[in-house]
Amino acid sequence: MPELPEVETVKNGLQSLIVGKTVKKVGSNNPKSFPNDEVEVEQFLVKVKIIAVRRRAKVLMIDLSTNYTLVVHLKMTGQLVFVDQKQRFGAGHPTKSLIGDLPDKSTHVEFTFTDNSHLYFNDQRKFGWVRLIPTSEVQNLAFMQKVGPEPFDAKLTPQILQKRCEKHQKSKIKAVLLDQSVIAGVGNIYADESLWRAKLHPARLTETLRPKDFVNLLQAIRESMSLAIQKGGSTDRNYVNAKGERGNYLDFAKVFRREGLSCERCGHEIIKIRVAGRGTHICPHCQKIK
DNA sequence: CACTTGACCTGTCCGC
DNA sequence: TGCGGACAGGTCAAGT
Repeated sequence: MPELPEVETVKNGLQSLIVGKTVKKVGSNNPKSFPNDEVEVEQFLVKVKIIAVRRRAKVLMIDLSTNYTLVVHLKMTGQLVFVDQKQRFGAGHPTKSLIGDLPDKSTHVEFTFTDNSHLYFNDQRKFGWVRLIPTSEVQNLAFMQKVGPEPFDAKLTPQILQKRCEKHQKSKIKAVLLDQSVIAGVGNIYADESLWRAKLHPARLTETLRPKDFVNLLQAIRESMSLAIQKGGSTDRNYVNAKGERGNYLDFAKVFRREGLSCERCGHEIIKIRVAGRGTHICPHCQKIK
């Protein structure tokens, strides 16, 4: 669920909340969530200062003064939540509906800083992970090697997007957008939102798209994602930012989770279908297969 | 080789 | 009320 706008929002939050802090203690209850052994953690993470937080695609990178980096993938239900030592979630707190007192049963990694504040990695479904690796090796991770351009990279043009999509002529355009090697950071929410904005049916085969479609599509991806970043991302079920707060983009969504409501462009009813194995939201009038 | 489906997990919702 | 099954979706491995 966390896609580019959600991970970007977490990154921005962490930059102001944890950069400059020194790690005092690290605990984990699940080797799948945090596979590093105690020796590595003790040597390269404990008593170590956080110097930067970065994002590439849907991956977060927390750089440390030891030239090691904590690489984090939230996958579907992962959360990275910072809690000041005096702060309490729960009753009365605006985020109580999504987060209670931490740690809880979904907490798999707990970082304690020297000022007794905490960073919690929570993940209901345990698909996400945190890994400690040398900073110089981040770019060598298989995922980093094959991931495509960032949507907001000025060097990415509609022509380049078209060329990257052309490797998947027989695939449905939605499946291609979800392929991280084609373009970075698009997931189910912003694929649907972008295809609506570009007036393209998600099941259209890539080979049927024309140059103008890629102009519209790239613009649509950028518009939906920049609005989403502005609104703090989308909270469908689990997503929260680094302060434990939900995002508001879904109040502004055009089709995602809006089945049964009317399309704001033409008034026809938005429907939910299945494309490329994913729940998919479209306006059947604006988005035709042709 | 190109493309699709299943596995990884757990919580929630729906129908019986 | 309880229970089984479908569903949610990011990514990789396995299958067609």
